[in-house]
Amino acid sequence: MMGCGVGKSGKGERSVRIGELSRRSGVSVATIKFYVREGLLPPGELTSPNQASYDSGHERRLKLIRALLDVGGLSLSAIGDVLRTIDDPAQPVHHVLGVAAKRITAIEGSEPGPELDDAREEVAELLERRGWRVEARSPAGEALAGVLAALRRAGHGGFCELLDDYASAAEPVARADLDYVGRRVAREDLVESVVVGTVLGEAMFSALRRLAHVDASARAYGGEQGERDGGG
Amino acid sequence: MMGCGVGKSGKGERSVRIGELSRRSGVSVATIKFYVREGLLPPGELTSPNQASYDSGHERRLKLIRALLDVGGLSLSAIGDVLRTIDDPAQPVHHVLGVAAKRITAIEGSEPGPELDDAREEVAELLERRGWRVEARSPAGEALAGVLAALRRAGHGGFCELLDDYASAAEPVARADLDYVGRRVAREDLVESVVVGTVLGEAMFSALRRLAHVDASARAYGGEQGERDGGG
DNA sequence: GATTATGGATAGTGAGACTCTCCGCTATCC
DNA sequence: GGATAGCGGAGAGTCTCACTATCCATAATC
Repeated sequence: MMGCGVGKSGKGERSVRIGELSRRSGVSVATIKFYVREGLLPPGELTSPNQASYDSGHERRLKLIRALLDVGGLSLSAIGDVLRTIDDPAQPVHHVLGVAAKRITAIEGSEPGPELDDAREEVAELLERRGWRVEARSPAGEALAGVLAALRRAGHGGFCELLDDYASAAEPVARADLDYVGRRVAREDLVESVVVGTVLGEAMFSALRRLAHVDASARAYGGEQGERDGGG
Repeated sequence: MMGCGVGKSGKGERSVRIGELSRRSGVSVATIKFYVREGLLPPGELTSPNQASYDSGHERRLKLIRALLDVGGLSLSAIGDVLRTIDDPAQPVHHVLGVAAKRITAIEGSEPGPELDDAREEVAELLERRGWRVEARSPAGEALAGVLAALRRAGHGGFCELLDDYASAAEPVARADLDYVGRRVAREDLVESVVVGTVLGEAMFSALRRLAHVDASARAYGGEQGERDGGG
């Protein structure tokens, strides 16, 4: 496993040793070694029994790992899954999206109960209502049902009323994502875009939503003059 | 600290011992004890040196903790911060939103560099362009800058082109959130709604976005007949 | 009156993400 | 050609997090 698709470098490309790779990526040598041991990063090419060289593919991969870890909040094992899927040329692109998406949210099982059954029903109705061509029991559907059930259990079932407002906002975002991804040509780029878009796009929207909260809150409750509030 | 605002029970209300609280909430007795020790849950009212009773406020609080933990993905220490803010009647509501929001995203610092400065600039321009009344250096603004910088570093700076699409989607979502929150009357309810809305709303949008991805992908690449795909 | 549950305290666990140390070897500078 | 810094590889150690287990003396329940 591993080791495919990472370095499309020929032979004349600039290749470096681990210290320089560390400096360029901002990841400590010890951590790079650790990632290699864990199979997240392919080992460098040995030039002698204890000397290896790393190329720009390693650097890129390393930055991807850090982005998924720090910004996307994925676990290393989730990142491993995602990277293995990226590197497997046999995987269809929509499957990559599936793996990336599945590993984002924790929501494991979301313990069963009547709320969960109701929530599943509600998800099915939503999909019907909006004409989305998705199985209600798909991972994303289950995740949504889990959230709805949790809202109900926490005594905030009323929040589910916003489902359609949220869905209306999610549609154009998804279209924009697909459109962005569709502009890639090479499979490798495309597939990485899917992952980055899914994971970091989430963080991006999240930050924007909070900015919009602060703005909306300032408009609703704040002064009329252009005063600003750093609250969120 | 703690212990205020949780049980608005009078005296005639149904109060139970820890075993029953555990059964109702689905949280083990050992874990409930642990939460009490950690200050996340106020202790039960002692009826004798080693006997205490818990009311519906405890049950509600417990379910809130589990929702924030399991669905929202907050850490216990973040949950502690949030709960303390909820329980402090002196905290203005927008500050609660700030605390809830700040603790969602990890993004600590997002190591500095030219990308981060550029990203901050880009955030400021976005805010200007959209007329959002928010400080660019607010926590949410910094989070966004961190995401943009990470995208650039990962070699996917092109994704930043979607910023305005995302912002356009975030606006109505934020309005819907505020509108929902605004319908609450009691401070306690209001403040809890803010937290739940911020944290679980994020999970809800995330699931919807993924559902919309699957749908959009099916439309773009899938068959014309109503075939469905459970891929994401 | 035996069994089970309870409150409170201390200690232990297992996963996750590193970080440290050691080894014998290699590259590099003077 | 010798000192010194860096290297690859492996194992063990560390720190945080979210629990979980154990113990004890007392209380509730059958």
